[in-house]
Amino acid sequence: MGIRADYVTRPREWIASILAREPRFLSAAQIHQGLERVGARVSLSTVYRTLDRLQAKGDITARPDADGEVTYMLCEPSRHHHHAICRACGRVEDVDCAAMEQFAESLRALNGFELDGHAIEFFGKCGACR
Amino acid sequence: MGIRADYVTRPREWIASILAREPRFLSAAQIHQGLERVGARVSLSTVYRTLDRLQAKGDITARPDADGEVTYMLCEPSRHHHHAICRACGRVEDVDCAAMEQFAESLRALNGFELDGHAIEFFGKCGACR
DNA sequence: ACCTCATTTGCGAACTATTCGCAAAAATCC
DNA sequence: GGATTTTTGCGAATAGTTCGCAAATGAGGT
Ligand SMILES: [Zn+2]
Ligand SMILES: [Zn+2]
Ligand SMILES: [Zn+2]
Ligand SMILES: [Zn+2]
Repeated sequence: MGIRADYVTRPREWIASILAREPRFLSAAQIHQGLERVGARVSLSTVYRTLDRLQAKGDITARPDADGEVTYMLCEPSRHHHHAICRACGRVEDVDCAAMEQFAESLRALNGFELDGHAIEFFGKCGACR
Repeated sequence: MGIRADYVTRPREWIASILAREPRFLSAAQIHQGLERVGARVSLSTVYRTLDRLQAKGDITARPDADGEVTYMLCEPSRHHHHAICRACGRVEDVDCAAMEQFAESLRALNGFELDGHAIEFFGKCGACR
């Protein structure tokens, strides 16, 4: 009568398969729509709960888009890297951290990506807080 | 009888002064609380409307925090630069873009900032979309 | 296959952040 | 101060997300 956690269920498989085939950040609502389009009836609550689970497991990365709506993508946050996001189609390509210095050139060379902007945030402790 | 726009009002002055004295990203609710603490009674709607105005004028930068709540800071987005955000106190220091290559060293040298993480996103057009 | 029981799901309600409509208040100009 | 326009506050509306709970489903044992 211990805990028998981690059931394999249809909704979870369906949601994972939606994420697996889309190399872009998707909102919970978009995933829900994707499920409907495939004929998989899953409630929005379950989508949210499953996304929370996947994030806790470290299988997906979450990121609020410009409007603050949270979006999710299959991507291991533990393997440190960055993202190149297509302004037109939203496609996300992983960018190795070492390539950061020559980012413009290496992006174009490696993926044919035409860079037109970037956003960087550094985190740490300021002088006062150290 | 032309348009006589851009009134100078108490609420706008109060909100600007809250932003002026805080070198960190604040949510609309936090600004509203800051106003109350100073005895300035301003509705939350006005806070939102004023923030929209300031953003349209290019005086402040908005950024959704990790939970998707939008936060604002006095900072000209037109002057291209990045931010170093203190994990402990939230203090934001501007980082010149050119310094990006040697970011860890220059950050520590310039501001005594102890870097322990960063987030980067590149934008543009992927090979398929060009 | 069937039974049992823990886990998961769906539903609707609750909650939170943000926006909107409109009448009352404030700012500007004369 | 009076006329006119903009801004404010309020409460209602909206949108994204979370919660509670009864019903459905998955896992394990027989
Ligand atoms: Zn990734
Ligand atoms: Zn593309
Ligand atoms: Zn700045
Ligand atoms: Zn600090």
